[in-house]
Amino acid sequence: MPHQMLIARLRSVTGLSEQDQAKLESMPHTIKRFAPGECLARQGDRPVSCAVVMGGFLSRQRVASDRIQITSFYIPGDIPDLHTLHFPEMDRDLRSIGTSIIALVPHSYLREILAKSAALAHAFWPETLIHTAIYREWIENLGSREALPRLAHLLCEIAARLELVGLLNNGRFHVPFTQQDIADACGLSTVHANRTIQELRRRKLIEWNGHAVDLIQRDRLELLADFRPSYLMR
Amino acid sequence: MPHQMLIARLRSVTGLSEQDQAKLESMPHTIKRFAPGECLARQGDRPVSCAVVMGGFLSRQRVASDRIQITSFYIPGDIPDLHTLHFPEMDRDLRSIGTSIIALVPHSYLREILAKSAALAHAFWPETLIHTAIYREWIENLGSREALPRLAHLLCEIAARLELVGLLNNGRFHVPFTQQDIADACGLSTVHANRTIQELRRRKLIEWNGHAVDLIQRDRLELLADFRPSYLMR
DNA sequence: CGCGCAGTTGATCACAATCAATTAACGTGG
DNA sequence: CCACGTTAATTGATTGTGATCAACTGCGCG
Repeated sequence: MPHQMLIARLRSVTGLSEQDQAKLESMPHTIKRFAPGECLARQGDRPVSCAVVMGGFLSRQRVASDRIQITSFYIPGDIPDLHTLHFPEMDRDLRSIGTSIIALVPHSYLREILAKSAALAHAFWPETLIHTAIYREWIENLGSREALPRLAHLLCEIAARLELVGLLNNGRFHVPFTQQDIADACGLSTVHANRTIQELRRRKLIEWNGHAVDLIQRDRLELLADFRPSYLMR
Repeated sequence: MPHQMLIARLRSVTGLSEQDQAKLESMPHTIKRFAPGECLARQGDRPVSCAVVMGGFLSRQRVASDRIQITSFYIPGDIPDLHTLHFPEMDRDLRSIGTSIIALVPHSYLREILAKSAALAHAFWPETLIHTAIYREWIENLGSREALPRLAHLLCEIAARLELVGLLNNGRFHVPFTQQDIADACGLSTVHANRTIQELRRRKLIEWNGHAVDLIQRDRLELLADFRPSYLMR
């Protein structure tokens, strides 16, 4: 059984029969480990299975001439390529940030159980809708906030998402990100991302040593970022 | 029967029974007209029906203190609030740009037919996935392109989407947008959006008089914008 | 021990925001 | 039919955020 939080989310949808629930529990899958920077899939690939993040972080990204733009991060419990069930081709690279543990579930199995049960289709659909809502927030973040609140918003979002899968400890969490990754997600240069992080530190809103981030004044950080987490829940 | 292109898209999904197809054709709906600037739904609303755009344009947007950020445009054939079937609350305002004609289809009906047929669920799911792909492109657009290619990309996207529903005439199309709307979508000031449009005109890539836009050198515009339309198709 | 990468810092430059006017287009009412 | 108000588009001047270029530091690792 892939990630338990994912299973719990899927099961929480009403209308699932005992059978459906059993199909979720007994989902066939193979576990695979990916090295830092390794690509699970590249733009143009047509994966034959969906990836469930069990541990670690992934990014969806594209190399645009000189810059890299990251369009999303994926954390444990996410299925970054669920849409390939309908649109087989990956539009962007899917890369492991740091080491990650991935459960691969064959398309064939998912297609089969989804075709047989409308309730299961209703359970999986929201998994893509959540990320749609996140994309909308990113558009707002990139289009309307300047560097400081923009970076703050990203941190708040990651913390909130980690919290939902139990990976946040009192405002503290671990990320494999480099400042380059943060810059690529926020559409900033590394230099400016660095300065912005320093400004957050200077204001005593966060601590960030190595791969450990601590939101020491989470409420004030969320205020600065104009962050409201409701979009992450259903 | 709401928008014919939408119906055609939905019907093109394999595995639909005669019954399913009939349910699509005979979808109950009421037609409503919205005035320029009027809101179909506001942030926090819980609509009881889904809106199918029959004519005109909508924007999803949010007033952020001083600025407005538009996160998406909707054109005929789109269902901007299909996700409210799963997440009942609107996260942003849905506004009519110019006058628009909307078909409202009750949630209750959609829920009923989707609950009974897994195939229908598979037909509607991609309607949200297309917009997810569009969001990803917007993130890249806002995060990694500067004003000129950014605005060009938006124009290319709108043209390509209109083309898919037969509303593009030899590179020419009609939009009710003001330059303010374009600016709000691109994360630019009106002044700079204006200058950027003028630069596109100066380079003889577009003509834009009143509400009529003409991509007189579409290929060169797409080159400038680094636009590839594959993300709009399935 | 040295190489390389991540992070930090400083100096300079450019794109785009802001502020401030001006012009054009369009309705409406006198 | 013209005066007026309103909204959209245009232009110029100035300011500032964030990019770029260029060292330099500290640390982990082979």
